[in-house]
Amino acid sequence: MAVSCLSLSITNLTVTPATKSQKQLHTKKPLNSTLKSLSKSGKLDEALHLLLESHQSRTPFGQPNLESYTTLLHACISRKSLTHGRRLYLHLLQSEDDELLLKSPTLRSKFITLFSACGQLDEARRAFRHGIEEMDCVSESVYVAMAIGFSKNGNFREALLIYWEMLSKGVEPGNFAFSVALKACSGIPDTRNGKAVHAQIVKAREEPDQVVYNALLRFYTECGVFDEVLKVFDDMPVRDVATWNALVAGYVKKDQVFEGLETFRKMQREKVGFSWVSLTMILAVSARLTALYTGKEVHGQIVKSAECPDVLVLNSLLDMYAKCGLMDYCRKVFDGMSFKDLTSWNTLINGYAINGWMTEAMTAFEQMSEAGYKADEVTFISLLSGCSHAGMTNEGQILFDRMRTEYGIDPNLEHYACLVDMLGRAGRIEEALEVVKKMPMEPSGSIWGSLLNSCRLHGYVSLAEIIAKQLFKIEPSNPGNYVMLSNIYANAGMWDRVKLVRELMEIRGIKKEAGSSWVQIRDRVHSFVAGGGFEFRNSDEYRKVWNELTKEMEKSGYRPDTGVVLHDINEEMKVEWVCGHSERLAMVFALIHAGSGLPIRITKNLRVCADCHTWMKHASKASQRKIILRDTNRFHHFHEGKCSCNDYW
DNA sequence: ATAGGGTTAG
Repeated sequence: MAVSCLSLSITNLTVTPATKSQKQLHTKKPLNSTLKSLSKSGKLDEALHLLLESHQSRTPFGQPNLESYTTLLHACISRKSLTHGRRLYLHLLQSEDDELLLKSPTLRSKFITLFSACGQLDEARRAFRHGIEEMDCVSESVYVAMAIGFSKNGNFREALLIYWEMLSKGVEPGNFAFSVALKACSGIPDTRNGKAVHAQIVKAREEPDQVVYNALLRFYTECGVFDEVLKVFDDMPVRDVATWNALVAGYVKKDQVFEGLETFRKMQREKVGFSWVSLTMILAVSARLTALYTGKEVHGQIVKSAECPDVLVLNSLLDMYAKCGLMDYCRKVFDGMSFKDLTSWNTLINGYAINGWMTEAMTAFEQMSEAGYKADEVTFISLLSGCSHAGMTNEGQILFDRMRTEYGIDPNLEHYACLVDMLGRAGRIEEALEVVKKMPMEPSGSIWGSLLNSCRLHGYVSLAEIIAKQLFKIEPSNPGNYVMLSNIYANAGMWDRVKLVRELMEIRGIKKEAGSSWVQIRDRVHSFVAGGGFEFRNSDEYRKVWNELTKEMEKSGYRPDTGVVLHDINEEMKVEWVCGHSERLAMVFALIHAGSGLPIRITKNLRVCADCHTWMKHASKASQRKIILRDTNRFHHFHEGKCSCNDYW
């Protein structure tokens, strides 16, 4: 009803002479307020028409003025309507109102904003340059609009150039200019320029505001100068939630996730509060740490909140549950989301895939298309690597082809890596090598690494040597590669070669990264380093649980396989050594401290070794616990002496 | 609407 009334009024206005009702409209609603109400209801066609007609005096209204143009332009920006904006711009250029465009920085800025918001940087640039050379002074706002346009489109270098151009014209930068310049420096990142901007901020007449300070924090985080992050943070007169969030982000970026968590807790203690951004980051941290308890706490905060949570925080909630191995929770949250985006679907699918639930992953993939979302390269990486781990080679190959033909996605290096891994794991190494030969890019270290792993799985020793040669060329100092080769020799009983690899590592000064595992008990994450934790291992409670466990496990047939040990020590010491692997320490600790019967979630910084994998299977049976072990490579759900990976990892 | 934050893979 309301819609038809409005459109009627416009037709009447433009064609027929004024009637009684229009006179009323005229007196009550002059041009600009009519434009405003039309814009508000999204009737841009009619608003534009009215403005152009008024300009030709074909309406009872007067001539459009600056306000008329900005009103309409404002509507174009909010609806990202490029077509209406273009027509308005051309109209201004062609009419005598051209002057308006040159004189009004507001109008010029808004056109720049509109064009760049619609991704039309060339047009934005033209609007920016139009007549600029003849002008004595261009307002800061015009430069800022242009710089923001570039920066929003990821064109940080050009954004910085605009900033410097502004300075060279003698325009004094204010806080708006500072924040966009810093944003550009963070995006590149460009330490030198950013520091220069920092110096200008210090010298500026205007006091830096909250946004500038926070942008500084982000800039120093992005270029890895963490000392400055702390310094700026300490010197700030006022700290808001975004400030604290920036500090958390700084710690996370530095891989100091515990400090990130601690900072978040400090925010609560100091009554700073939190925002969706804070919760999003903490959920991501919880996902990394498999800190289910912390993640659930945050979930509680989300539920308690009066506001409707945004899609990003829910996406990271999905990921947290997925990374903790709780796919039914993940699914429940997903189904309850009133607004989903591509990332939501990708997170769900990836969750199923990393947990080894490929039937569910494929079903979700189908549902995704039905719901009108188009799978992207991330979706396919999850699906392909899931197929690879699940041994679904044929399905994976079909997916790889569908990705190109149905979805028009050119496979990137990661997709090829999945394909190579898939074929290699299935023992089809020749085909895998064929893919490596034919693919359009240089094979990466990870591709040779996955081929080497395939050789390990299938006991191809001589091929492994050839591949290792390639691999060591690309990644000469990655200890994992040497460990893998050594394991291949050990499995084949070639102990002299094992020794050779060990010596090679010594000569090249390569040390195996210390294995560490962690497990969360209530609100605390406990971490263990391989061969460490002596105090704990000497405690009575440890010995008691360890001995009981070992006795049970020996009954069910567990015998240590010491081939995984790289060190040159006697057999007894080797057994001792594998017993000190970090995931076992974490497991015993959890058995002592976690609530009885609860599943145990352990996360490890390396790939789990073959002996620990066997050990965990027996341990799950002996202790009657579900164990969810997440290593760098994938998830292992141990239950009743079996692993979800079917020993295929 | 001339400015700031965060999520998925590898």
